[in-house]
Amino acid sequence: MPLSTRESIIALAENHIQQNGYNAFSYYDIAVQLGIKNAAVHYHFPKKKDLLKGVLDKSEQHFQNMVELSKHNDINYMDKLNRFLKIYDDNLNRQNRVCLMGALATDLFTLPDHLRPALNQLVEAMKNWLTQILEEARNAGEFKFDGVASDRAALICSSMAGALQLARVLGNKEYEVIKSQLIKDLIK
Amino acid sequence: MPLSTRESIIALAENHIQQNGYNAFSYYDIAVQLGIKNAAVHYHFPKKKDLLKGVLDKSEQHFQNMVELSKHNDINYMDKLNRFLKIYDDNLNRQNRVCLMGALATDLFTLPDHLRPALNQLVEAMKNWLTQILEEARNAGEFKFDGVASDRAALICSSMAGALQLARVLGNKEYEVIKSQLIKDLIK
DNA sequence: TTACTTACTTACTAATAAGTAAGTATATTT
DNA sequence: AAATATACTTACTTATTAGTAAGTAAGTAA
Repeated sequence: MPLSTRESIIALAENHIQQNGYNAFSYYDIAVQLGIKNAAVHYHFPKKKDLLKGVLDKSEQHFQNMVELSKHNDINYMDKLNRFLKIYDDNLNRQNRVCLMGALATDLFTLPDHLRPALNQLVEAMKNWLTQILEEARNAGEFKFDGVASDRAALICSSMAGALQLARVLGNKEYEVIKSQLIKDLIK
Repeated sequence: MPLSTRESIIALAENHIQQNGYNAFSYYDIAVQLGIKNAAVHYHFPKKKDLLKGVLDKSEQHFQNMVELSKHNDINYMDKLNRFLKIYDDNLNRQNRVCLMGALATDLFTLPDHLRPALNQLVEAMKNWLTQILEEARNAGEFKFDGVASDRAALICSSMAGALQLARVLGNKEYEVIKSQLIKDLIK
């Protein structure tokens, strides 16, 4: 089914944020892409922060769903990990988008304070998803790593976020070598 | 000795970029901080891209010096590594700045094309510095890791960049757990 | 002492930004 | 059929931005 105007605005805003950051797109940019007027975007999201909240909420919902899905034991752990890593692969393939955390972290102090909990929850949800995969995979003897799973999850999240950024600057090969080292470190 | 106006402008611009990104500061912000007028900043750096070039050149010079310095064998390899990691520590301690690569990677596509080589060179210089340390430390038997040193350097660069960002969103503890895992992985 | 350079200030322009108030067409409810 | 809600458009305001042209005061060189 086609997206509603509201959903389209969120999708375009998310894309702009991950392409150029929160401060480098305007309501006009989105209006043009949808063939509507500036004020129509304000109708759906009165302030820019409302639009960001929309992006954040949609994204957190998505991660929460993935946490639920990853509780089922119908697929093996490497496939679950790859499902997580696919998010970064998709960003790389969509014209080298950086991840939402990476983009918004830089802009964080220019954002209204009350949006920080929303971003915090989003990143927690993402990290919890990966933590759960790592924990269970280690218990099942499929992955090996030292320390607590949430610390390893933090390392992988930050590495992948950085990998998308390094790929922009030095080329996509950097992304591949970083990703493959992270995987190797889990299965050796 | 005190900084010249030109040097002060570069220092402030660098700080703004690492605090909020390239698109979230204006010439006016810098002018106010220096107690001069808008146009005085334009006198030293006619276009904003000229100012960014100034920041990039200064930073690359700094990294090139570090590569030279790290060739001397007067200190041990863990100290050399810590000298590299200190850059990230300093950013964390200066009000949670992100690193220059991390900040500019997000803004990259909003920048004039001809500045990309300058950013590329900067990040190459930084990565080469770390690669050299890792290579020599492994040859000397002080560090242990699989694969080529430049790949491991890419992993560490991206992880540390991401760690500064994750620290902003989830808290500074994330930075410490990521950094300590990277070090542990080199000496075990 | 005259010419020239450096490092600015004053005073502007043009473009772009977020945001708003009021009006309109279409569909839905009462 | 009348009232109301939805999803916009038209037309605007205010603020901020990069950038410029012209002027000036202080130093340097010929």
